[in-house]
Amino acid sequence: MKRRDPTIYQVAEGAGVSIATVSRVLNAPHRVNEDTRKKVLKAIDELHFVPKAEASARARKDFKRIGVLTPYFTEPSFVQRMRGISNVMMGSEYELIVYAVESLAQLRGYLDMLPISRRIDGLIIMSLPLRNGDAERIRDNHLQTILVEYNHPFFSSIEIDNEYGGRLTAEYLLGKGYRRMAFIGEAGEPPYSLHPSAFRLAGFQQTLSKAGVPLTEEYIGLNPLNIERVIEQTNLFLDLPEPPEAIFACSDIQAVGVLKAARQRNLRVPEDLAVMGFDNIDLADYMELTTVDQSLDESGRTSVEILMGRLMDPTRPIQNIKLQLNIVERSTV
Amino acid sequence: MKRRDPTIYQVAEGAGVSIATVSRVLNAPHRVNEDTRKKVLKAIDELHFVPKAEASARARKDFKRIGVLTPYFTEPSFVQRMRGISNVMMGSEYELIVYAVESLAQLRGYLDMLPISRRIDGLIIMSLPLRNGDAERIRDNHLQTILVEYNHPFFSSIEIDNEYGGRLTAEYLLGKGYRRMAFIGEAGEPPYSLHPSAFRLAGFQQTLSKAGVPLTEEYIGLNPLNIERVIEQTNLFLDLPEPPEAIFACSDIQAVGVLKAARQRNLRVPEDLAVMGFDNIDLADYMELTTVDQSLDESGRTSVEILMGRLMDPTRPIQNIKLQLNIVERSTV
DNA sequence: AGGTTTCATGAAAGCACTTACTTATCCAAC
DNA sequence: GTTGGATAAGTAAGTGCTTTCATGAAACCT
Repeated sequence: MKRRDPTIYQVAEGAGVSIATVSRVLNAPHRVNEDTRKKVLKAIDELHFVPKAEASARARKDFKRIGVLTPYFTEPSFVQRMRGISNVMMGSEYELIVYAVESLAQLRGYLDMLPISRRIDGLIIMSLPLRNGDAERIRDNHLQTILVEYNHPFFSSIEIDNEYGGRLTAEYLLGKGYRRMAFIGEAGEPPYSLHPSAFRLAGFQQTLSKAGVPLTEEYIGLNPLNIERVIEQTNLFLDLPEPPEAIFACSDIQAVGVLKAARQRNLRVPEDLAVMGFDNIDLADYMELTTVDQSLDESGRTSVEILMGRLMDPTRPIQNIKLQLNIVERSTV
Repeated sequence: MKRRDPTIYQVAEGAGVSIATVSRVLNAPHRVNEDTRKKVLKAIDELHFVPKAEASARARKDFKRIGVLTPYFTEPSFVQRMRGISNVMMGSEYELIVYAVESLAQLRGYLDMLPISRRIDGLIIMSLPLRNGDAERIRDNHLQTILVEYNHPFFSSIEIDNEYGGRLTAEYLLGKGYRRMAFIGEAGEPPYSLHPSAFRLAGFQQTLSKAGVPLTEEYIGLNPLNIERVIEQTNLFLDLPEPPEAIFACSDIQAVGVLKAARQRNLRVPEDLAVMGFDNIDLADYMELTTVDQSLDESGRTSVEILMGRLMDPTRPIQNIKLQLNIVERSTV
């Protein structure tokens, strides 16, 4: 004597609409008129309707889900890319799933599982290295993927030219008349993530060399990303017999450390010490930091757009985008 | 997109029978001739066929997914709560789905559909108002939910006492000897989100009154959350015949605006103008901002922990947690 | 006013199976 | 040699949903 569960047909009848509309209320509410939605909801509540998961799983050909695989999920620069991603995704009917990676094992785990377990339609991989095996598995399982700050022939990618960023900074600082400079970058980084520091340094150092003001060992400080260490490092620089007139920090966060150290020593910025950052996160604006803008929001936004494009039409060509880098002049140089 | 999995049709073709026979082999083997059954079984093995319904039936028990419904997804204070959430979730086998709400319609849409469409096991609702109908629907559909910065008798919640935060600040500032103070809060806020500004102001104003230093109209500035507006507002205060000695901004971000304005006017902080923030986001540390800490990371962390607890054992009692508030002394007061 | 977009909606075509209902096959019994 | 009754296998009609497409209405242009 099983009274059958209500189906969307009953709901549709109760609300005086078609089943398509009921389905839309459940899956894409923004596509249905507010009044209609209310009527449908009322009918649903009255009938205690519960969609049968199995039936929807069957009828559904995609999951309307995009995953973002990212390290340092909550670091400002990543958050800003996320903002770009989120902005475009919330306008669509895709759900955003965050896979935050905090260890190499976790990264491996995700890269193994995601393509196979088929819970998402598309994947955005941020600043994370991909091995050939991973790339093949992803491709073979037809998981649409885009790489941010990395590239691989199988996938679209969106990157910046870090070395050029270093060159740009060197030229800018040189142009401002600085000659004694120092660089603060990253080292001892966790093995699961990519680090642009070395490239930025290379470009910076090279350009400086060419200009006849070589950047020697003692003016290069590579530390784990940690404010305290940056402060120590800055102090080390400033205690040198010939302290630098300008410091290029390879990220805005590190530049903040430099600024903090300068403040502690009562140095005027930029008169006594010029400071350049890299990234142009919101913070840079608050702190009046002169920095290299790498369009983080834009990079996030574009990555989803490309991904969604391929989701709609898988024949679209693979794109490899290089984002532009611009110096934002504020008041620390 | 799961074009990959073999279907019953492929199996039928492989075994040279009709799909009905394959179906019977799976569901009623005794009704199928032994030889036919063997052939079908062989084809099934060769294709690694797994009836899809079974897979989803398994998946139907739970989805291993937790959703976070949040406004201002990328605002620092929300990011920091997210960090707490993400930290504990990534150690579990749950996926984190972000539902960023940017309009009232969107909020309504999510609130209507999430409990019904059964795509997640648990939901964390951040700083978002819940109407009775919503609460009922969520409860009736057995979607485990926890509220952050809001409360409702049906659910667990985790909050801070904003009014107390205002009192605390007033007492602190009073204790430091300040008498002429101003308040910068939020107004014109989007209707879909909650705003603690008014409560912080109430506590602040009340305590000040009691101490005999009433906070009058012209020392209260309520603006949309926007750095430029905060700068303007600060200038308005400072141009008053009796400018404030201390400004309490109801969020760290706004405090940064005050700091910026002070810098533009070449005021020394805290000598010429003291500044207090609220939240204690990472930024506060970078900027040496004295502020009220509301344990954002902790709040995120705890919320998932409680939620997951209930997911494992739904009989666990509802908890209503009040987080402590502490003043973090840095160098702007 | 005329034309173009956008929007909300319903009809209908799937989806991956299950389940009648039907037909084909075989063998024993009249 | 026909027939009845199993048995086996195929056909096609559901199943409860999602999604594409076409359409009419409302909103936006000139």
